[in-house]
Amino acid sequence: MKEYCKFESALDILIGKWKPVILLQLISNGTMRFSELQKAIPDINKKMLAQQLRELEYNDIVLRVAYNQVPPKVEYSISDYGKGLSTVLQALNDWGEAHVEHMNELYGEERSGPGELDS
Amino acid sequence: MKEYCKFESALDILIGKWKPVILLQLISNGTMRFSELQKAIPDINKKMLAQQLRELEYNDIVLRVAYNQVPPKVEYSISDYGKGLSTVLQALNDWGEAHVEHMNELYGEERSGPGELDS
DNA sequence: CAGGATCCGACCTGATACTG
DNA sequence: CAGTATCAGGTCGGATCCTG
Repeated sequence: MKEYCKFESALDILIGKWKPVILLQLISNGTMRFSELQKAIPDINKKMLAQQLRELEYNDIVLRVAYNQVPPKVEYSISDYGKGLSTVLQALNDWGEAHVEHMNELYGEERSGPGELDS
Repeated sequence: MKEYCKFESALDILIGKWKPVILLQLISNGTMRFSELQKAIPDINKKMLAQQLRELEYNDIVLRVAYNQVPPKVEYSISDYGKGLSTVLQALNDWGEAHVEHMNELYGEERSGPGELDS
């Protein structure tokens, strides 16, 4: 196992188009139901939400508690272990904020990615 | 622009299969030539290396200096601005290291992703 | 030496429909 | 309500060949 695998492992937790957003929601609001997450993140669809939640659960970042009721109810929250991520998330967030400004200074308030810069 | 965009912007810099590795190399070794990076990261190919370097350059994380010589020579290094990332990278690395162990405790020394857990 | 261009396969994302 | 199944589209990674 090479050293930078650690790195990629760490990133694997965060990448996935929606994981940061989900984590943010869970960190801000504490425990949330599936439908609450859906409402909070309007652009996501069930499949993606369920999928990313499963991965986060597998990685022991979020806790999933299902109640066997007639109207099903499942609650998600950040696990104790997952809380250790908030430091990293915070660092990322702070840097990201500064970075957005930095990019604007460099390129004006345009797109944020290289996109097709090949004419 | 939603709040979590910052987040994604920050992550966009780091994601891409090879960016963390490249950054790590550049941080450890200072200035490096294209071919040195290739040697240091044997599994990457030219296209990927060039591509990821271009993106990092666009984001002002790495500096690219080309010398107009007969045998071309291009040197890459972390920009002053990019150095601000090392904090984040370090945090990520530390957490990632701990996480690998955590996963091993949970699942034994097996694969690190959920993969197909649907039987 | 340092890339650019092209093409292809794998994976990721998403819309829709169906289930307990 | 909380998902799963299926299918379609797009993006990403990589091999190979070509250029200055």
